[in-house]
Amino acid sequence: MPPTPGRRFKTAIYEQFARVSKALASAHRVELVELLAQGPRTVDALARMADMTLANTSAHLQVLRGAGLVESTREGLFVTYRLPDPSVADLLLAVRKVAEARLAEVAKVTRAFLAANSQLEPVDEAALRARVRRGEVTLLDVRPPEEFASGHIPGALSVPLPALVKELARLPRRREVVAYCRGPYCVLAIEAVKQLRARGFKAVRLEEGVLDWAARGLRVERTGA
Amino acid sequence: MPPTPGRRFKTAIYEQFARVSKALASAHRVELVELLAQGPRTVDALARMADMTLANTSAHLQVLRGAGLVESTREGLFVTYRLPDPSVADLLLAVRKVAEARLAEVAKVTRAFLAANSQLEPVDEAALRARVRRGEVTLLDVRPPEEFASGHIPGALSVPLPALVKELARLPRRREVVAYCRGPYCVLAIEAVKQLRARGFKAVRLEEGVLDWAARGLRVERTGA
DNA sequence: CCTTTAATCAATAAACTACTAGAGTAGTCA
DNA sequence: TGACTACTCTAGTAGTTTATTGATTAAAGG
Repeated sequence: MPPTPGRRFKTAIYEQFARVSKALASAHRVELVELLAQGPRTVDALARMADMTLANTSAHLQVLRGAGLVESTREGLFVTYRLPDPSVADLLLAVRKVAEARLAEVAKVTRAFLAANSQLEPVDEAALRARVRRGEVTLLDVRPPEEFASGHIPGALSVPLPALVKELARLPRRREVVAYCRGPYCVLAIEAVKQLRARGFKAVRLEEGVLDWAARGLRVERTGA
Repeated sequence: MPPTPGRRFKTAIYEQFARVSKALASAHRVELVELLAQGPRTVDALARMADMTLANTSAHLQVLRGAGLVESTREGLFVTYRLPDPSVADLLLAVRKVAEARLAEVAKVTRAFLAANSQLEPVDEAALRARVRRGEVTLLDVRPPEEFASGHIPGALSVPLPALVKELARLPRRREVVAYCRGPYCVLAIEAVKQLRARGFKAVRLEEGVLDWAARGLRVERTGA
């Protein structure tokens, strides 16, 4: 039997929804979107950060663009990709939330990794805010400087992980250090805390990243253009 | 070169996220989740509502269950599927929002269908609430009665579309009628408004469904168990 | 003009996915 | 017990997606 007009309409709409989900239906593409949520990037920077070949990265970015999840502009030799609007970041957070709620494996994998790296006590966000305001803790953003520039937690210092050791001298020894990076599954802050502790600092990790911070309606600071 | 432990961890996590997205990466599965967001259903009810074969519906439901997006219990002959928690409905809304923001085609398809059905003026939600409270409009929930039971907008009357014509006598002629169903892309209310108008009622459609209503933090009424 | 670098395209093989038809299982009821 | 209903599983086919390779295009600079 032929489909009714109502069925035709439904199918068309659901296909559009599926198209969006399909775009995030690959681990590589999720990673690319997560990276782009921290700020715009060139294809080649993304390829290096995600440990993928250039051609493969380009191909995946085009799938994402086809679904409207990213947009791109050419600037000289480079093509820069970015998220077109905040709803894409919200979608990423929604996926993460479902994954956390429903897939025991996420928790299992996380715990296994954190244990292997003797990583402890993710910090409570509400308590932190008060302590940062009172100057009791040093808040470090250990992501690359461009990501800091395109949005960071107010009061944070930009100390990219590779520069951490050199910058140590400038940090007050007594004060506790809180480090954060892209979010609960980003490894930069984990590594930073490990290094800080090895050098005698009292250091903990903030689980949340800027994305989570913003999603709670909290203010985000921006530098430069 | 061998992957670092950090890379291994990232890949494992992103694969879990992708698994969730993958579950919604098919028009059929999106439809099933949307139906389940209105309340629990048996496989066979879902198959009929989504115009799919029983075997195919069962297969898709199992993909969804594998990703943790639905859960099922057997009750006698019937297996009932349901959404395990509200984060799944939130995910659906996030997908819809991105699709609306990014895919011009959604808007195009919608407008085409609504025009073909001479459907007009989706109603403003804030204004509606006040008018319902003052008794100026009759608010109709035209979904099947089980969906009404598992959650509806406060003050709404359950008048399933197939029963609409019979129930007309009980509606005050003078008062404007507002009909809603599952959400902006559900066709039940569109059809209801068409029938009401053909019989001389002043009728408009409320775009939002119960899901959207709840997502705004507004109260939802529940009947029975 | 030729070279270099960034990105994309084209072609392929391997790996998945969707759907159907038909067989099989679990539970109900006479 | 046997007939029946709701659902799941199996196998097979068709179609889609993925990563890789090497070729190609686009811009910048000597």
